[in-house]
Amino acid sequence: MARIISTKNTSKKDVIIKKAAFLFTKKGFASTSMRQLADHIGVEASSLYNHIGSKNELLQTICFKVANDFTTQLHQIAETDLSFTQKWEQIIRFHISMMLNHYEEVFVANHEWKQLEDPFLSNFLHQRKLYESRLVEWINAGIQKKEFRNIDPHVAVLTILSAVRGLEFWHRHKKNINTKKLESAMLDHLLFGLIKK
Amino acid sequence: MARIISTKNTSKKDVIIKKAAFLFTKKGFASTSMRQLADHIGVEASSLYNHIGSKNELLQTICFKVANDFTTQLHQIAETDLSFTQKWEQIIRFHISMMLNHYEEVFVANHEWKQLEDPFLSNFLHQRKLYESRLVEWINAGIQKKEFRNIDPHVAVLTILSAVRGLEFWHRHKKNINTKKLESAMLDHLLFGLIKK
DNA sequence: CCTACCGATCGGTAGG
DNA sequence: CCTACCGATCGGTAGG
Repeated sequence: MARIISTKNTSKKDVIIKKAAFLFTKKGFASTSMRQLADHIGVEASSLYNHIGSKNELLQTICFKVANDFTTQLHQIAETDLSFTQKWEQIIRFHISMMLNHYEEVFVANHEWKQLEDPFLSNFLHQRKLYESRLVEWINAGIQKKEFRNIDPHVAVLTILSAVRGLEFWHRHKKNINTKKLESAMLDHLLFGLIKK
Repeated sequence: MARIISTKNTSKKDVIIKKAAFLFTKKGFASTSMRQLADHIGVEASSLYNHIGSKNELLQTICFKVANDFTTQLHQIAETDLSFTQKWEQIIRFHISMMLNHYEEVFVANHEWKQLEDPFLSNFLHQRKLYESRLVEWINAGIQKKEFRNIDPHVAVLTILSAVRGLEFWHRHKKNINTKKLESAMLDHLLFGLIKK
């Protein structure tokens, strides 16, 4: 008789997806069963199928929601006439805030996308590749404008994206560090390095 | 009648572990069945149990081999009288070379340790925590000796370790970049940053 | 090393 | 929303 609690802004499907992201983060997609998911929500496993199509659909929904958020933000920043240093600062800050405010969904998109099935897998990888290509262009443009040091653009993108992704460990450690301070500290390291001049 | 091929330096167990690391990297631990593993090796699933104890034991072996390699190297570098800049350079280079030369094992240790069961899970996390604490000390000491800028040491360790971990994407993209060049480029970014002075 | 097999659990459906 | 159930697959064992 238990019912999934939904509100005006949060459908029952949303509740299921949110809980799924939590469990997929904690135990992994493959190791999370629909029965466990149902238990955490308070219904029987079969009841979930009134709101969702399949277990795989849950993963697809999470992965593409995250991917679209990043793509949208990239395009918004690209349209501005900010310097490339400023564009990079904006996108790094966005990555950090996504990591801190939508931790579970981002974690699932980062770690469990492999479990997607075609055509979703191909689409996801394609979208990510386009995203990274655009970021490489931003590095190249910044080098040409003499904003950046003359570094390898692919390595730079890789280094920055990976560093920001590492915030998932931070989240796990549950350090109650000031968010703004963390953003500034990481940005500072990535832009200015470790070594004293 | 098929038999696992072993040599003087590579036991049958080693062959199984190597193939397991490959499959765990490609599909994840939970999504890899013992039957798939046996197929890739060329025997029946039940035959594997003549050489190994369980599926979980495979994961434990891989995770702790990697953890021990890193811990050993850390202690060796710690014993030298190198400057902290040089110590950091050494450990970053070691991380990069582990990533490039033992990709699959490192990947499994980085991504699938969650599937370990206690007491292995606790041990693994404890070992990792000690490792990171030592690295934080290296940053603090470098700041005191005026080698490093006055940055947040935890953020610095997180940033560096995460960036290096990102090399797994590089490996996946199969770019045939010069290894030494890649090492230098990433080291350069982490030590000196992006921005031109 | 294989054949034969076990109990447990999986994602999902039928029907109400 | 639940009960009852399906076929498939899982990790692992017995016995040779």
